[in-house]
Amino acid sequence: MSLTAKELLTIKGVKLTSQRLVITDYLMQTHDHPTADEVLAAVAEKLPMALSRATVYNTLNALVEAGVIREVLTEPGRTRYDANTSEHHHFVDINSGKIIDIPQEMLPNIEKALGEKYKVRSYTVTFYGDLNDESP
Amino acid sequence: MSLTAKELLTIKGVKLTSQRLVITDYLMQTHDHPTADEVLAAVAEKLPMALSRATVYNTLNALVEAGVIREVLTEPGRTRYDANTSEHHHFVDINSGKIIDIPQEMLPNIEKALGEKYKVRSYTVTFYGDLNDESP
DNA sequence: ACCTAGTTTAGATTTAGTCTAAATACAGAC
DNA sequence: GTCTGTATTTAGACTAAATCTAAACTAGGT
Repeated sequence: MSLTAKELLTIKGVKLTSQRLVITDYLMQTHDHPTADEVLAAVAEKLPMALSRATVYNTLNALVEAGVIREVLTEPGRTRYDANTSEHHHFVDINSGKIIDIPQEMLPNIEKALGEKYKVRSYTVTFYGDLNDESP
Repeated sequence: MSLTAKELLTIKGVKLTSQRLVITDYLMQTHDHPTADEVLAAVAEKLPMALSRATVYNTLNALVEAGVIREVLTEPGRTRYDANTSEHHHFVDINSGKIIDIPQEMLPNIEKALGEKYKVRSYTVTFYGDLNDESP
């Protein structure tokens, strides 16, 4: 029983607009980790009116701010976005560039490793390697 | 018995130039994780001739390519550089932005966690939190 | 000293992202 | 339902990070 984009934005206190709904909906559907430009390209055609690049950036920043989506930093110079906000990490296939979500539960608990001096609020693990894609 | 910049570049097969030497030397000295612009600002005055921004980028890319330094991605839109190439991770103090190296040994071995499907070549953990700086 | 491939340079260019100020649309009050 | 104030959207200008270009230079082998 997953939430709709509309429900999610309402819960998170983000004012509804058709642009925000369609961007949020797109990010919730895809398992890619698109850049702002990829969001713009994917979403523009789904709206009756023109969609400005500035709106895409405004919206993505607002959604990050509200905790609806997360930024993903895996490569220099481009920010990617992920609607999966559960604590999880990323695996980057160094051959294809494909980015795959790795759930928290797959890792040992490393949060506590740093102890006293470093009060860890959050952490992100990015793996780089070869995806052995012989599985459905 | 740490290597000099000259020795390190020679070992790694990077052709010596005064620009490369001074940039490498600077990165080896500092424990900051400077951006390209910070490298330029810090290093320009140490050279008798003008130092071009393009050279800083060329050099940093060449050094990453040769394994002399590493890129560090902790925040959107800017690439930082680290002359510590031993396997290690980063702690970002969310108050000051200060970035601290966390040695591999401080973490449980998470490399093997992903098993068969994901052949992990490397991984990086970025922690975000509060640095409790009551220690020398 | 010479040669040449690799490097550096200034400046133009590209790309990611932000800013501006005017037009527009949401949502609460009536 | 319509009014109204505030937040959002827009196109395009702008900024910042990084790359490209093509000419000048230099390291280092002969």
